Amino acid sequence: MPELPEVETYRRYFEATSLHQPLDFLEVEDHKLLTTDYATLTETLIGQAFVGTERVGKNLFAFTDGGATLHLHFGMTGDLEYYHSSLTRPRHARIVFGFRSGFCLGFICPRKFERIGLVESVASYLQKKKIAPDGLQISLVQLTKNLQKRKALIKPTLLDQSTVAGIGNWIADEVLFQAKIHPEQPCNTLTDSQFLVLHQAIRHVLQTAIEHEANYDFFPKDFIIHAREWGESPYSVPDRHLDCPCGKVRIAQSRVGGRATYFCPMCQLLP
DNA sequence: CTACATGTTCAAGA
DNA sequence: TTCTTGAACATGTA
Repeated sequence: MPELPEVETYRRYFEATSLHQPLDFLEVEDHKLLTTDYATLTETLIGQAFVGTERVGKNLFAFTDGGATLHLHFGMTGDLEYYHSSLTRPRHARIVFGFRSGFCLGFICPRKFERIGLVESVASYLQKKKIAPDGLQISLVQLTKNLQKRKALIKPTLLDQSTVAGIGNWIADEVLFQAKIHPEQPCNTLTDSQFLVLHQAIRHVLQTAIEHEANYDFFPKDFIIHAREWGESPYSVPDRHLDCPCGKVRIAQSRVGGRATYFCPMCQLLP
């Protein structure tokens, strides 16, 4: 799940559950999930409380009252689950933050692609990883600048976190569908009006997804995400995943940049 | 058993 | 340097 809207939903969940409680213990099932060694992590965090969060793209940062900054990345399937220690630990909660209150925050890592570790600061992390401005923050000018200099195809470039942060595979398809741009159009052939529409589509898709707490089933029915075979859509009919909302043609499936890609061959034309 | 998956990173070759 | 492709990571699900 974790693209920008999911991570924003996790961030709000983290803020609502896990602030201002001193950390009592930290359990880590697999040290490969850590980007800071376990000893340093526990020495730093035990006894401290989280006091705030920040999100940039798919990256979540949590700040402690001791001045530490914890970075969390959810990989492909990460999640958070807050629960009382008297209950059984959630499935795949491979890292557990135990608070003195008796409650725990589980970092759910089904596939072990998730990562947690201390960073010096948000700014230094972003710089080191070359993370571009967040999809909800980036200006039209900055987005245009980052895209115009590239000759690669638009879809893989949108997935590149140094172009704009937070866009993953389904959002890239949704944004391009809303903007009526073919996923294989080269970036440097986009017109100014396409950049404008693209910028608006990014905001629209991200804001809509966040409003629905990234619950795909309730996205507007003109979203192409319903073509993906995920979950049940309330708008679905038996062959929902094949029809474009334009009603004229079936959604095409292909591979672009090595990733599964859904688009409408009528609405999204190459120039 | 096989194929595929929402992400990132690295290697190799064009 | 830039871009593309493919593999790797580890596991769950269809």
